[in-house]
Amino acid sequence: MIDAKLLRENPDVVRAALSKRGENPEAVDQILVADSERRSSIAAFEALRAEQKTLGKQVAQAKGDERTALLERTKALAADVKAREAAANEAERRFDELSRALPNLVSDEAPVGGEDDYRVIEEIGKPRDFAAEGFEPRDHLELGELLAAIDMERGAKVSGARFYFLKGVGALLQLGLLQLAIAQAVEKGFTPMITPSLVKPEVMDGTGFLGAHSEEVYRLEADDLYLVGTSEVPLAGYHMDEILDLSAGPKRYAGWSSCYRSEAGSYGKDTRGIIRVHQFDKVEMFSYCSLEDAAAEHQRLLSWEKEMLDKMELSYRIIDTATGDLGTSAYRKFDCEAWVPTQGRYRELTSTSNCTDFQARRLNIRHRDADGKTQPVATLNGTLATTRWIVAILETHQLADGSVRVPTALRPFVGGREVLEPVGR
RNA sequence: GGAGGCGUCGCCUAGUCCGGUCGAUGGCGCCCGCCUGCUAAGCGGGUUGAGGGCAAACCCCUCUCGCGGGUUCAAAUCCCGCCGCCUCCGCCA
Repeated sequence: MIDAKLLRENPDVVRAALSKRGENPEAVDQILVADSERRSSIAAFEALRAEQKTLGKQVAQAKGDERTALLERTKALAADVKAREAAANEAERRFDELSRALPNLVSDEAPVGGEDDYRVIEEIGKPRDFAAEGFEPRDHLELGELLAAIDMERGAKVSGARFYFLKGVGALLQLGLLQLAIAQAVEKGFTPMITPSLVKPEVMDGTGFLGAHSEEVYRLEADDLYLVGTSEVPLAGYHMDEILDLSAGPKRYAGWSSCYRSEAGSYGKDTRGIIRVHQFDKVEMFSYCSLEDAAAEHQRLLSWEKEMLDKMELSYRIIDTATGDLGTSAYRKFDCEAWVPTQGRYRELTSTSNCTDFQARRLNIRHRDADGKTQPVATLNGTLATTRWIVAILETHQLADGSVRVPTALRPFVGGREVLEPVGR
């Protein structure tokens, strides 16, 4: 949610952000009208209410005829007060509704444009040259089937398209990845968390996932709960309606959860393998910090993502996501994309967002600044490991015979093996 | 699933039966000041959060006793619904 004061005093800043996101800046004018209506109706109600209270106090002390006269006046007032209050509440609700529909501001440093207008910040490692090595790489699903690590067919049989079983070394690889991620996070001072997968509407809405892309969120209608698409959601909700003490620095949590996404609107995309699935697992970093510290914290999250990716011995690049591709909540976003040999392109493995005070305002999360005043906090998130990493790991480290070399860091989780060998069915 | 109890401004707590002087009591903690070789004690004051009026500060006003409705001139207090916690019973993994 955008600060109402900023909206009122600097509407052009908000209009500019909307334009950069490719959205209609006229939404701002509507809100400004709603804001002024809200304020005038509040003032009208409060003036009347003050009068009613004054009279009420006189009633309490008056006797006889005087009391009867006062009661007559105040009874007449009561209905008016009630009507003004209802009008003020409605104006407030309307303003809130419009405000909540606005996405966050955008960083001046983010490249302007759509999905393809990202800026490459850094490339790490060189994509492996299979042509030079003299063999055609197999894709991750073929490898996963050879290793008896991934079973898509039975996933579809049991749950439908975009579901899968990880089995054997596949299951072990994922558990290893996630455990390495948790271990690294703990080492950096994060509090590890295993989070609820179902959240209330106000939490899902507070994180900004019920806006433009709400159709990608699974909802359990009978219980009025949402399945989370990332542990960012419960971790943001964790401190909802609280005033935090950030005097000792950011509060950092590492959430482990399954993630559920309906992938509505992506029919036909990435239908093969486990690149794009309805359910996967993830370890996510989440920080609460002061607004002033947010940009620096964002860089820290990015560096921890790189550290984790380096352990997987992958080639990847870092992109600065363009303004049109930030999503509702992010002010700036960096993705790390790993090279996927059989696709001949980079695919997102991590994503770290600085949501500034956007989510915190919606979720009512504040802290006390140096002057003791309450201020909205900044929230940031970043991926430390997900199921999808297995795609890049299998493809990158495959050998000509279909076996796969295991990155050193993961070996303890697959019984110390250096190479995973194909197995008969 | 059934029965009962509870929910007050950081923590504890008075107030709720019987509506108005609650614009919420007291203690602890915390902050400021006085006193004081230092510390402690003592003394005095302050200490929920949000919104509106204002360029802003002081200030003024409104809301805030789990949440939402209702009754009433007036609700922490009466009524209804919901949520959460605790105890007991039943059922189940």
